[in-house]
Amino acid sequence: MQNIVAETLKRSQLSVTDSRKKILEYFHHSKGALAHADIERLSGEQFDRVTIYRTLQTFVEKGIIHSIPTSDNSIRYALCKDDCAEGHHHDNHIHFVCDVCGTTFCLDHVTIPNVQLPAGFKSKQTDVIVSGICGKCGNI
Amino acid sequence: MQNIVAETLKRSQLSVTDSRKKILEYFHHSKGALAHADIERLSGEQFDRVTIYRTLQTFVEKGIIHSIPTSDNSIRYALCKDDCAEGHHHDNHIHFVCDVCGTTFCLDHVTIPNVQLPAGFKSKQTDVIVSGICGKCGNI
DNA sequence: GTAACTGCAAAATATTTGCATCCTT
DNA sequence: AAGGATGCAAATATTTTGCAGTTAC
Repeated sequence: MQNIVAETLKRSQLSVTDSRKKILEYFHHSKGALAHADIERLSGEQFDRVTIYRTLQTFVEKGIIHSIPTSDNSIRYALCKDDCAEGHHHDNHIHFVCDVCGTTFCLDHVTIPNVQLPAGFKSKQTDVIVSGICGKCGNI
Repeated sequence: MQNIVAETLKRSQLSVTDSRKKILEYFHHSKGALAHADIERLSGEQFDRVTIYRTLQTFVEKGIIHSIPTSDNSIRYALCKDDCAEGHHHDNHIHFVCDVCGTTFCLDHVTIPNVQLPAGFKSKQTDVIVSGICGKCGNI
């Protein structure tokens, strides 16, 4: 894990620091997407609030993570797939938000349906957010 | 317009007040979705910030408008269609955000493609946010 | 007249910025 | 050693809450 994380940082020409390693590890360990508050909680106040803001921003800029739009307006982030280059996200995958446990999943293996747009509209990116009940919560 | 607006408010059992009428009119007049800041600008500081927050919240609760998740994390709102009941939104339509002019459109006439979810996942609502270039900005 | 709504003040929360210090390379 | 990253302080911005006065019904 240490290696993957350090590798990722180096590939993006970022200094390998404690906070960046830890925060990136959280994303690798988490099955769902993380919000700023989640990281604060996970790190146990280990890092400054500001450092978390700046780290997340840097990661987004470098294409390591991407932000997920959610209807409840909390910003969540998740790891990008390998084909995300700096400034060019190709995260046309589907996000599923569970109404019960609040977990946000990236459904990488679900393909995005093609959308028919009105004449003159050009699509660059498509985000699909499905909300409902996830596999775990449905079995309780 | 006055009538439509007042009718809508009455149907939702809300008092017909100046701020509610005006704010609801903005939505009817606007071709795109509106953010809190847009309404503040449109109203020219006519209403208190707090009133706008509360009005938007009330409208969402009553199913008059719905919030649109956007990747840039600004909360936008748009009118619900008639089949939205209190607490039950059926806004499975597509939102298009223009990267150039920033306008958010509700593409009512585009049907949402069906999404294949992993086993055990149950979908309640599907939001599709397409970003790109709208018809107007593409012709400049 | 009464319940609901608004505006003001202020609290709570979230985000950004500047700068001195520390750490990675 | 040098540039970048962090932490702290503080400035801004955003959202929420309480309450008194006002308005719709």
